[in-house]
Amino acid sequence: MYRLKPEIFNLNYTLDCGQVFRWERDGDWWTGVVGDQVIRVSQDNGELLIDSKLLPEFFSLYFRFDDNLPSICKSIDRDLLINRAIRKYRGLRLIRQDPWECLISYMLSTASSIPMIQKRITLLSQLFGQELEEGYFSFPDPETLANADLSMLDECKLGFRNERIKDAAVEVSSGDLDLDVLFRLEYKYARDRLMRIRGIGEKVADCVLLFAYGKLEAFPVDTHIRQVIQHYHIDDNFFEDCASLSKMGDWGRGYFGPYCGYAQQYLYYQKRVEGFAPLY
DNA sequence: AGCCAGGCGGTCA
DNA sequence: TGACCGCATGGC
Repeated sequence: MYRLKPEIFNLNYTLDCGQVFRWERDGDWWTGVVGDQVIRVSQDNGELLIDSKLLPEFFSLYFRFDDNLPSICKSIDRDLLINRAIRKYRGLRLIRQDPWECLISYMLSTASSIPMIQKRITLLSQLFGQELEEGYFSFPDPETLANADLSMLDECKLGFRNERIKDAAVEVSSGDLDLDVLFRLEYKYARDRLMRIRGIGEKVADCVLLFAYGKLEAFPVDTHIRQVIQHYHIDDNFFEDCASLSKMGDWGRGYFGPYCGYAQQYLYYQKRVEGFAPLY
């Protein structure tokens, strides 16, 4: 157990905002599985209390303390709506997730609520992962899922995503898809590559690129973001630029700029917590 | 019962 | 392209 004092950081917002599915809150403490580690973290007066054998350097990477948050928030601060979000949820940071786990997690997210996504990931880990400590399981390897029986995958309530998860696992474990290569690809090429996988469209690809690969110019357009854009129609050229979901993504990139991924996450969290609160 | 949830792929015009 | 539909599953 040790302490860490990050610059501008809010643990609750960061873990609760819906970007990551492997953390659960119990009072002041969060417990999460990251890789093969069960980690417990809480925050008191800005200071992190960390119960883990992992070093501070790990958490600096994981919680992206290297992101200059004031600078980023200043650059995306384009209107009243985002301005309210970045002030109210100050300290929310994106997370550097594991690409493989993030890829499967967001393939499981389609047309599902967050609790349902968490349930599927928990079941997958319980059935195919390693038990790290009482009740906590690692996320299964690509090889394990590639060799899994569809009937066993079925027990994880994957529904129509079943075969696609297995196919993706086969692609990764066979080396056909090299997840490390995507780090070095420019955003749009990495995105095109991900979208060649069955079950990955623009939205899921953007989530993986944003939450695992640190492509901050990704702007995932899900049902909440779509509703926010339609409700507030914050841009003058709204009707021309945002006719379809695909165009909403392009619009977000152009409107908020190279850090639009952060803008997306602030807007998403604000919408989930507050709904369509009026702007004054 | 019907609609929605961090969608996607196929089809048809 | 754009609109519609089916796809499991569970909560409301």
